[in-house]
Amino acid sequence: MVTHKRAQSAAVFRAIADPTRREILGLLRRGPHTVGAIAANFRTSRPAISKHLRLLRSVGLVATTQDGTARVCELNARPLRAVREWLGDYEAFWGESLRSLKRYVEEDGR
Amino acid sequence: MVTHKRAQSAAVFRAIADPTRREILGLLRRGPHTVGAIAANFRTSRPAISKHLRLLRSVGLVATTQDGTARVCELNARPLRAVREWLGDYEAFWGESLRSLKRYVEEDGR
DNA sequence: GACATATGTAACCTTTCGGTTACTATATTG
DNA sequence: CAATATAGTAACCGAAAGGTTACATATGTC
Repeated sequence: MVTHKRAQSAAVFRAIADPTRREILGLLRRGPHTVGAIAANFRTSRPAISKHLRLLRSVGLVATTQDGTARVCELNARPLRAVREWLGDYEAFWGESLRSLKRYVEEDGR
Repeated sequence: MVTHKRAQSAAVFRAIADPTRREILGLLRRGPHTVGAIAANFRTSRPAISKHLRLLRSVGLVATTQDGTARVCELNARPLRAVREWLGDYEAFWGESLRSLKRYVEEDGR
């Protein structure tokens, strides 16, 4: 089970490594989209997007519900917590901590 | 410049996608290591580790200093802030949020 | 200068990744 | 039931990733 969880976590890191998939997640943050609606935002073919979605579903980052002939995709960010936890171990190492985070968020953050 | 920064950020996502590289970073969290000392922790050959280190250096996650014939590697977690920032946009979607952290920082100051 | 140590580099191989086109499957609608 | 719309699947392809072995390149030491 622990092993499974670790494997799952590793898969999430791989999933977010691809820029197209990160863009898809960004889209879904704005609300549910059908597969076609997602694909419309990219120059790549719809089957390619379909593949990305399959991978995102496999790691639990995207959930889908059937709606007529369409398939509606929804974001599920929960698996990203694994990344968040991993990052937590490094926060102490990017130097200045909370105070600088504030500055960072204010300057650069959005 | 903005483009460069985004490209750099994308490279960081790729860099941490590989489990071996994440392990290397984990090792370096415990202090500086020579290349050989790092490689000793893996079953893969030293040249393979050398390649991983080159990539990690290229994205700024590892800094090296020469010490005699040895090369000492040190962790520089700063580039991970890009990942942290990216994650921030999603924390609202799993409940506990960066927003609450940000609020904490802003209220409390220090 | 010869030699040992530590590491980078080159050439090569296999697997995976991301993409394409062509086809299939399912559901709605006339 | 025929026709249409939506999306998944299969087969294939080129490029990139990660690994190996063999060799090159400093650096310190005798």
